[in-house]
Amino acid sequence: MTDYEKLANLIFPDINLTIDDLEKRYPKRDLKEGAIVDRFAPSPTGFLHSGSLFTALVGYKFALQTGGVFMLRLEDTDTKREIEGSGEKLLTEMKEFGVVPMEGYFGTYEEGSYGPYCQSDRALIYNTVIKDMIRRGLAYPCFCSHEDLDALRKTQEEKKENPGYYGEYAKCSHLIPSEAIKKIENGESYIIRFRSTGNHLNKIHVHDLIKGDLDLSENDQHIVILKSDGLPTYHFAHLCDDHFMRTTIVMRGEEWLSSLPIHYELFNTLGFELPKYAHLPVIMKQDNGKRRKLSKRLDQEAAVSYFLERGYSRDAIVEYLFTLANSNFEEWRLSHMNDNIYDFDFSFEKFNVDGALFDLDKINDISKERLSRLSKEEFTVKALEYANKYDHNLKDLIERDRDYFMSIINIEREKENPRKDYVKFEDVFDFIKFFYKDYYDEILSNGLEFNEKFNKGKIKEVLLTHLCSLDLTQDEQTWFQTMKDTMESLGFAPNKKELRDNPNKYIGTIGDASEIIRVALTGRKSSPNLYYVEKILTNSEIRRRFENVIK
RNA sequence: GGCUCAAUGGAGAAGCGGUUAACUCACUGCCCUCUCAAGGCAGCAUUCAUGGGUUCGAAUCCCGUUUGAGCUACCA
Repeated sequence: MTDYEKLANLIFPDINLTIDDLEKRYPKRDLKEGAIVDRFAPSPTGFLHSGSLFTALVGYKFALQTGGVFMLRLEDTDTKREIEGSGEKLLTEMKEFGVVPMEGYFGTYEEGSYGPYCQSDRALIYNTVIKDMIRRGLAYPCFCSHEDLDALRKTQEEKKENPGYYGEYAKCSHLIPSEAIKKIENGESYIIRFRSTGNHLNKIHVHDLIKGDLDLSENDQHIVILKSDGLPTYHFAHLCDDHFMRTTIVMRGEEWLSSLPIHYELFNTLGFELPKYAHLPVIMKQDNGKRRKLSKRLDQEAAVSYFLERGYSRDAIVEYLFTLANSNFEEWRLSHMNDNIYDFDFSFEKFNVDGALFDLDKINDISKERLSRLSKEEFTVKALEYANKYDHNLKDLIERDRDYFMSIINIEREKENPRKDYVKFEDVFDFIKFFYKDYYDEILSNGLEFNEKFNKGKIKEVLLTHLCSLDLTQDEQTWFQTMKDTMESLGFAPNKKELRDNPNKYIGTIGDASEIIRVALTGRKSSPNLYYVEKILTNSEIRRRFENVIK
């Protein structure tokens, strides 16, 4: 037995597996040509970030359209930052947006034969690989303390050299196995580092599916692969997991680009086939004229829950993310307005290389559009679903009388270009509450704002005249004609042109008369089409409201 | 500081050596209209961060500058 083997056995006495065993246990996937296997690998440190949803969505879509596999792997190796229960929260939020993994971690259970899918459960795999690496001299225990490392950094900074644990500075890499064994037997604490043979003066050539061809400096850092808590670091977990889970394309945020040389060397020294990489642009935010990464701490909209709580159309959020992913999507969308957006195929070529600013205006527009294209039944189901969780006032209105609610939100909905009154379900309650007696009475008690041009007598006259001539069995055309006729007798011109031509004959236009009726009925200067409002309110309620206003 | 990537209107962008520099959102004006929403029309980059070069010809290719972003942990 060599000294390296002794060292490996001392550190991992219970590991009997070999890399070969793992290769057999996790065989290559039998998928059709071009099928993409990718993964979403969040760490359970909080809620789902809008940028993470983007990454997950892109991975999901690619797997879907190529007949591949999209899996969820939980990167729970940072025990300090872990937030209890956030893994499941992440998953439910993804589901809200229709992003459902085909394999992996599902909160209370796992699915798939490449697991476990929580990194904290994969110690056997990591340890097996590391034991083999130590045996072959590719990894070694490092006994340096945090203080040693800080001191090292300081001297490197003074000498203006690259900071880090590498080359001559990698003190523990020079320890021969017998010395390391002695230290361990003395009870010194250690972590495991990777023995890099790279030189940062050399260049490696890599191809990124989105960024294109890149020349990067070779890695020379002896990175930590196993921390003192026994858990692997991201880099090492990435190596083992994506190799043994047979990931074909690693899709991740571009903040990972600079650690690609590490991964490149890791895969090469283990003789594992390097996966393809696609580094996605990061979503940015304008802040005081500067752009920066969308931040969970600073920006509310960075958390996906922002959109859920306000009742945005979830389809619209997905659709917006599609526009960020592929620049030609919007154009496609214009000619496929009523199709499923998943019919559109993503391509890596159409990805933008740099991060886009998060555009709430655009999201609002898309959400408004999506909500307007829902049938009244769909709208109501979704509104209630939202209201149940976030909006008790709205919930109450819907449950009082579902048909009444539907007739309100259906005003000018069933036509080619429907009204776009609501950006999000949060807007609905305020917009429609005047239809309900109790809320109307509340509005009335706060006072109505009529046009000051007209005195109380005139207002009363308009309301009474309108009420007398009102016949809601008429169609819209006739109804409006009746209104024009009756209002003309009170001095309101039937259109602006008439008023312009005969300024002395009229005191206003039909628009002014309508405003009086509108304010009396709704408490507002703008509302949907008065004809439909009146049809929904019915004669008796219109009479009641007018009488109260006149009082 | 070092390394890497990027730069087309307020935002997302098309553009791949010859275009009046598409399109979407936002914005502005007009029209339509009972208000709003919707819709229609028009406007919104004589110029693609900047300076140089290559070329008959450059937003497109090359170099420098500037600006921005990301990384530079026993975090992911």
